[in-house]
Formats: sequence, structure tokens, C-alpha cells
Amino acid sequence: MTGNKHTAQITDLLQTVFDKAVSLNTLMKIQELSTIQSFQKGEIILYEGDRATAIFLILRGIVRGYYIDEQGNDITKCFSCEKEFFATEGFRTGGESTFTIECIRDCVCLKLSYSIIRELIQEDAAFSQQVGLLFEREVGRLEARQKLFSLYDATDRYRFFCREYPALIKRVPLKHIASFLGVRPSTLSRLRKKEIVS
Amino acid sequence: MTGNKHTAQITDLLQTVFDKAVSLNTLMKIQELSTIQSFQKGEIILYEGDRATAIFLILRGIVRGYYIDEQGNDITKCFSCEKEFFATEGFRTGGESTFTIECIRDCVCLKLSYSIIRELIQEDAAFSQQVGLLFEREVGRLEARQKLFSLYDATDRYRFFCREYPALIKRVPLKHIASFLGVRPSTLSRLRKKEIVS
DNA sequence: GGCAGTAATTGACATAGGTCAATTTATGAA
DNA sequence: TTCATAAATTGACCTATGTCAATTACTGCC
Repeated sequence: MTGNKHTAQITDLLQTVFDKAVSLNTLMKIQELSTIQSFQKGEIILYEGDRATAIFLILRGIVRGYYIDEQGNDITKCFSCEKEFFATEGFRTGGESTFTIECIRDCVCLKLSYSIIRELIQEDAAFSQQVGLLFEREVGRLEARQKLFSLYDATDRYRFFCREYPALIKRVPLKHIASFLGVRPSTLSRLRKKEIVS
Repeated sequence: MTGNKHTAQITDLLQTVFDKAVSLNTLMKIQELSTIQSFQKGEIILYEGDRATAIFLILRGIVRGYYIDEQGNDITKCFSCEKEFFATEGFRTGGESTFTIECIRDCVCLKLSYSIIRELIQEDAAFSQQVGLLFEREVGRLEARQKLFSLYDATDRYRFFCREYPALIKRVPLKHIASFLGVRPSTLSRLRKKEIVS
């Protein structure tokens, strides 16, 4: 599945995604050592309980992370789409993933193995800094999400979702958006109707 | 405020708090280079918008992190008590804190400046690993909290709080626990009554 | 193109938790 | 100890969201 015709676009993407401080040499190495992997809609990239060995950069498609709660409900905890990274816990700890990653659309991803990342961290201080920032950003995202749930009702959370993820609204089944927002599908359906009218 | 009589207890505490892989030499350096700082109940350790320069290990007392929402409500976002670290964002980024840290009880803390930590990270790989773990644990805590809000109602969240923070229930004003749990003080008061009866 | 299995919509109803205001209880300074 | 202020409790009422079930609309496969 490793195709060469997209090489130029990938170079562009890497330059967009990483800070300019990261050396061109590092970016080239990433491109050289990473692999392109395609998945079909519905395919599982990583199961809850498995240990991850790589992080992914999405070139095309959408993935979601989800877990099954005590009542057996499927709860979506995150979405990622084009030009975003996705990963699970365990880069440092080596621990098991607490959630499953599934493709909601056909996907093409750049797969960056942990070993390559660890190697590049050693070589390039700016890259190491970037990886640290990815962690800090994750913390920021989680805090923002927490705030959303602490302070706002379902309507506001849905509005936020529409603002934050406009690309997903029409490409993701309603039930996944609902569990992500912490409401029932029926409630989200009603919210949608209200919002469209007003 | 740096007293020597507690030296032995602090050594003990540091050994409890850090993994055994961290060298004794590092622990001694921490003890030597850190300072002990006392705060009175109600004192602010760090204001939202300021840049932190240190992390703290609580020897005695309780602190809370909070921010003011758009409606002017004081929202508690975290508690820390004895033998726990507290810190804000910005160790890597140097960014401003998004919340204020206040003492809810008289506090005695061990203050570890960023510069010392950065130095020790260079010298002791096990210590560096520990700092990475502190970050990962923070992510874990945030995810758990998010789950709590996505899946459980106010009653369950309060039960969880009682299990998770038994030391705080009677030492922290109800209104702070309420905002931490995302409910109104009146609601928490009623929950409490219900729980005591059953 | 029809059929089976999901997903989404909608209605009727129940209820957790919010709002607002009054009252009681704690807390801390003089 | 008293007084002033803030915190907690409680009641009456309201509303957002959940529950459950029926109906309709998609989606993909033969």
C-alpha cells in the first residue's frame, strides 16, 4: 500500500503539521521511515486492551475512539479527521489502550512507529519538543471537553460541536455524535430539528 | 520558612512519592534544592494568567484549582491534598495558567522549581521517566473525570467523589465540591441528605 | 428492485436537577 | 458574646433530558 505518487503532498502535509523548528532532515526521515496504510470504513485499527505500537496521521478519512460502558453502550470519546494525529495511551508507559479505534470512513493514514519517534526524539530536540507539545495539547483538549460538560447543556454542547467539527456533522452517524456529546440519539435528533428551524 | 527538623519525614515522603528507580542521589538533590513554603487558608498560590515557575508537593493542607466562568461562577476544577503534586500548564510551553490555585486549608508545601526539574531530567533518566509519567497520569485523571460526567448522574458522581476523596468530604466547603461535580449547592445538599439516610 | 437490518425520527410520559427565595446555621472579627 | 456575613438547607415550582415504544427512512446485499 505504500505509493510514491503522493510523496509531494505528504511532504507538504508534514510541513504544515509540524513546527518550522523541526528540521527538514527529520521530516524527510519521517516520510522515509513511515508507511502508508489504508483501512476500510468499519475496520478496527486498534482494539481496547491491545498495546499500540505506532501513532497515525490521517491523510484521508475519519476515525473515532470508543469504549463500551457498564451497560453495554458504545460511547464515542473522540474523533479525528484529515491532517490530525490519533493515538492511544501507552507511548511512555507501554500500557494497554483503554479504547478501540474504528474507521468511520475509508481511511488513508501515515503510520509512525513508536520506535521511529523515539529515535527522532533523540536526534532532534525540536522534534522532541513537538512530541511534548502533542501531549500538552491533548491535556488542553481534555480540559476543554470537561469544561463543556461541566458548564453547558446539551444544546450548547451541540452548537460547540458544530463549530468545532463542521467537517464531521454530515459525515458521522448521529448516534456517535450523540454519545460523544453525552446525550441520547433521540435528544440529539430533537436538538437538530430545533436548530435547523431557528 | 525552611525548617530542618522535618528533614527525615521529607526524605520518607519523597521515597514514597517517586518510583524506586529514581536514584537516592536525585532525591537528596530534590530535598536540598527545593524550599518549603507555607500558605494560609484562603491564600492564592498562583493566579490565572500568571506563568508558573515551580510545581509543589503538598506536605500538609488542601488546595483547589478554579476558574471563573462566563456567568461569573467560581468553578472548582481540581483538588490536591497531602502527598500529592499540584501544578498548572506551562512546564513545557511556558504558557499562562488557565486557572487559579487557592489554599482551602493552611498549607505546607515543598516547592520544586522548573529549573531544578529540568536539570534533574537531564541527569537522571529514571527521574525524567517519572516526570513523563506525571503527565500521562494527568491525562488518565482527566479521561476518568470526563467519563464520570458522560456516563453518570449527580448521585453517582457524588458517590464517586466520596470514594475517591474521603479525606476531603468534611474539610472542603460544600459549594466547591458542588461546582467540582457540576451541580448546584442546593442539589448537592439534597443528595447528601438522601445518602446519609440510606 | 426488493428485503433485512440499522438508524433516525417522533410522541407520550417520567424525573433529575435547575431556579429562586426564605430560613437556618456557621464563621470570624470586634 | 455579639453581630455581620457567608454558607447551607429547604420548599415550591419549572424545564431539559431520559425512557420506551411506534413509525419512518436509510443502507447494503441477494
